[in-house]
Amino acid sequence: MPELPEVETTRRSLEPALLARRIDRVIVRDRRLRWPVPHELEARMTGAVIHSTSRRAKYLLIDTDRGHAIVHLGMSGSLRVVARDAAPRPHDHIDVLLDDGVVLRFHDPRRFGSWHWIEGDPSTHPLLAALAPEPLTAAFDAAYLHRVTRGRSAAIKQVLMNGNLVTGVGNIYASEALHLAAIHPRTKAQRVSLERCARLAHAVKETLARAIEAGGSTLRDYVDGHGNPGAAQQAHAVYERAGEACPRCGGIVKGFRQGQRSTYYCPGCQR
DNA sequence: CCTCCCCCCTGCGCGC
DNA sequence: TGCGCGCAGGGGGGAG
Repeated sequence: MPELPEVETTRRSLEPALLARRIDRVIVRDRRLRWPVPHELEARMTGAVIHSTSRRAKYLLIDTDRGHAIVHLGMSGSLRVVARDAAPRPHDHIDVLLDDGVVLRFHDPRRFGSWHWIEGDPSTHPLLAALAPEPLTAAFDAAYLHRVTRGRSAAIKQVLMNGNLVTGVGNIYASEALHLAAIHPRTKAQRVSLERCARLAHAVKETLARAIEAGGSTLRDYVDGHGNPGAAQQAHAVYERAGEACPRCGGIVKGFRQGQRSTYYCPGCQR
């Protein structure tokens, strides 16, 4: 389901319900996620006290006095807080029962999500160690983007979606950021100048920040931690808008397939 | 090392 | 109405 803005929105909406709560019990109904849920998860998490939540790329972290849960929502995952007597529905794979009667519930029909546990520094976890800088920090800037795109013949859109080069930008926001930066998605990454890298880095930040402000984007089955759909329902400029007029230049938005994913752009203003 | 392609999985909308 | 197909927000992994 989520790109970075949806994960961040989920994290923010869940955090008040989690802070200072002790974990009474963990129920795993289906361990068959992207990676099998570790068998020791229940024992490790039970009794832990949550002191914060955080996010790295599209991973949501639940930080406790005993270790960190590292949760990925994949394509269709969601985390919600529900009452203890709320009956589990299909695809509700994991429940974390808190000491005030609230349950943190992980739901993921496609099971592309994952749930790991690490004791010690979570940034050393194999899934997190090689990730690119956070896109909303100063470390992600024109110089960084220019440096990592040198010598790369892949299309700039593919590079935006490579988590070891740029994190948090998924299929929707890659198209949106390239539109905002007026760069054609098929441009070879190595041909994007420093000046255009500056525009693109800014566009990535702007696109993600706006989507976070809007409370998560318009995703067909996205809900925040309380089951509410993405608020403000921000309109995408190009994503899934083939045939419509570009809001900037009035050109007709086109869609095509790029590496098994759909890409949308405006041939009128993206070069 | 880089690029390309496949795959994991379920659900939904569409055309017939 | 039912069925088959294509597609959906991610990202690891292997072949070349």
